[in-house]
Amino acid sequence: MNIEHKIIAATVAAVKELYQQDLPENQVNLQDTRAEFEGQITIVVFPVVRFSKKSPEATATDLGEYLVANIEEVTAFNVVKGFLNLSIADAYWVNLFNTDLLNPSFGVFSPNGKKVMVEYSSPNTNKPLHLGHVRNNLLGYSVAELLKASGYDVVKVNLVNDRGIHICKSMLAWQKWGNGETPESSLMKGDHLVGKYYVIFDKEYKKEIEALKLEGQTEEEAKKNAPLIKEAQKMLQDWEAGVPEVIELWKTMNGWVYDGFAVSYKNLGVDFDKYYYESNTYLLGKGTVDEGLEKGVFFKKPDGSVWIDLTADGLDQKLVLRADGTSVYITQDLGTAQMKYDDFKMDESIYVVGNEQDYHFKVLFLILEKLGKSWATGLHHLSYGMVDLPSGKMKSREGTVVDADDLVAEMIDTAKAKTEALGKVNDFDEEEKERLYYNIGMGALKYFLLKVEPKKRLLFDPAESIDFQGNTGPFIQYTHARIKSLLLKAGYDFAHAGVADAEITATEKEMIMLLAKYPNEIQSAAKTHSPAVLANYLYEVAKMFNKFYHETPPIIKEENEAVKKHRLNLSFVTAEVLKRGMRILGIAVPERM
RNA sequence: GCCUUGGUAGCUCAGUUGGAUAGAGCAACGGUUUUCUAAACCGUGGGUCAGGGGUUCGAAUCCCUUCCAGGGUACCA
Repeated sequence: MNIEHKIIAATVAAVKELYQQDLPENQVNLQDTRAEFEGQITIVVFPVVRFSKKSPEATATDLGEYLVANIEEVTAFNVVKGFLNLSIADAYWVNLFNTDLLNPSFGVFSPNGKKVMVEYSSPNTNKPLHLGHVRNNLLGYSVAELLKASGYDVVKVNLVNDRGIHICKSMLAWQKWGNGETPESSLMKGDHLVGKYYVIFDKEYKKEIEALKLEGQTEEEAKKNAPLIKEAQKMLQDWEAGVPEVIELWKTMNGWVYDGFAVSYKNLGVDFDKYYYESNTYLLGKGTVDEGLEKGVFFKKPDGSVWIDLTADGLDQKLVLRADGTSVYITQDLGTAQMKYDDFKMDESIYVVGNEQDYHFKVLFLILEKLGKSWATGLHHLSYGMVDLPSGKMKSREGTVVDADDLVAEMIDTAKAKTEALGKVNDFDEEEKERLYYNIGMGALKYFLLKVEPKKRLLFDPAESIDFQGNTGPFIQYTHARIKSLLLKAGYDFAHAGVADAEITATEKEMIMLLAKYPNEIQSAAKTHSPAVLANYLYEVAKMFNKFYHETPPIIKEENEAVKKHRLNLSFVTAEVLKRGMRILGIAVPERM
């Protein structure tokens, strides 16, 4: 039984004995003692006052005396207003460290027997990835790793939006103005090449609209009547009809895009267990619509369109099938959800999708629930905020986007420049240097994006480079490297280190307490689908270590063997926590930097 | 209009499910290196937690309301 449980149980017993009252366990409110007071664990006694019928101070004193008398580890207490601060024996913390934290399985969770699917990335194949996609990819990857770490069996999937009018726009523009250009001939990455034609389409389309407006059409009419859009729509119909030339072009251009994405994904360090393609799934869902009609969940309007009425749930009426029998977005998603469940029978499923689709997913999940799908309750939308620039929203068609590949390259360059300026790794060979620059640059980028709570919008200023100091990825990486250097110089070997029964300092005690929280941090980050929780925790750990490192005399020269061994063990565990935690964020920590 | 999410230091963000005097980083200023990596450490200044009201021993946190910003709003995805 850990000390927190002992304190809770003893407090309940104390209230029984002292006041003859039954105190519910959840009324025992524990928190870390603030640094300015003596002690490590604090009981907030206000909730107990109702039972003691005494002042907060008197109640706290009663409890303090009882706990010191009845719990061996509680050595002293002090009362500040309604707060009872308890001092826990150093021996307890040393023992906790030696038995729990030094155990190789510390913070490792055994399988919980549950399977979860994480769908993320889900790009369109008409343009390259930008910073918004980067946030999605890093979030999805990290949440998947987080769930793995907390015991889930995880399936990562990518639902690629590879069809539709927007794809046809790129295709059409290439056909008209491409002159047979290919990634090879242009030396452009395939996704960028296709994106270029998407932009060209938009430009030409806008010209046509302007021309039609000069002829007296309204904006709306012009948008509908422009020859280009009509051609694109025709192309989409041809695609659906399976016209060979269109299919051929589609395959070719999508192939270029996939080659490009593969490079971007590799740079971002993300991967998938399975890809779904909308070209295979866009017709799904009609069976589900029939099912809904049979069950009376959906209804048909006179024109033949199919709807669901969600007004009783505070939402609107929602179209699920057009009058002409064709699908809308939600039709596909209903069908795809069913297919994914049939494929994997997962207990939970997480959709990593921007908050612009909050309403869509609310509706989707509600419909599946109403259809009586037992698995519907396991569906979650991990909604994240948009990445904005100081100028506002990023818009692909207007070219105000931060390109993912460019950004990665810039980050690596910056890492290189900063590392070279410090001159600590001049003995590395080229390959080691490249790897280090990559790890540091990506560490900075990933941490920057992941430390922010997913649901909050994120501001990125291209003019201001991402920091490498303070609350950043490189700071944590540096702390890890620093520890590794120390351990190396000390000739430390965990396998033969053994435990040490040593006196500990106040900072060491704080570190043990902080490190001991690691398993809880993993669980709560996983539960809330928030890598930010973990990121901020790892920063605390790194900061604490640097404080410890700085205020402690050189450990290698420490003459008291037990103290030395303990400090090296403490450093080792810190490095392990940083390494494993960062790994979950998708960030590698170097041995040297 | 309606629904929804945000608003915390000059800037970027935390805030442990309602607890003590609201914390970090960056930027600014000052200090620390003959000692294990200074991408570090220590210190100073900086706050109407958007405004107002309420709930209670106690509110950045819960409720109501106003303002500001983002997103959505029935046949785009």
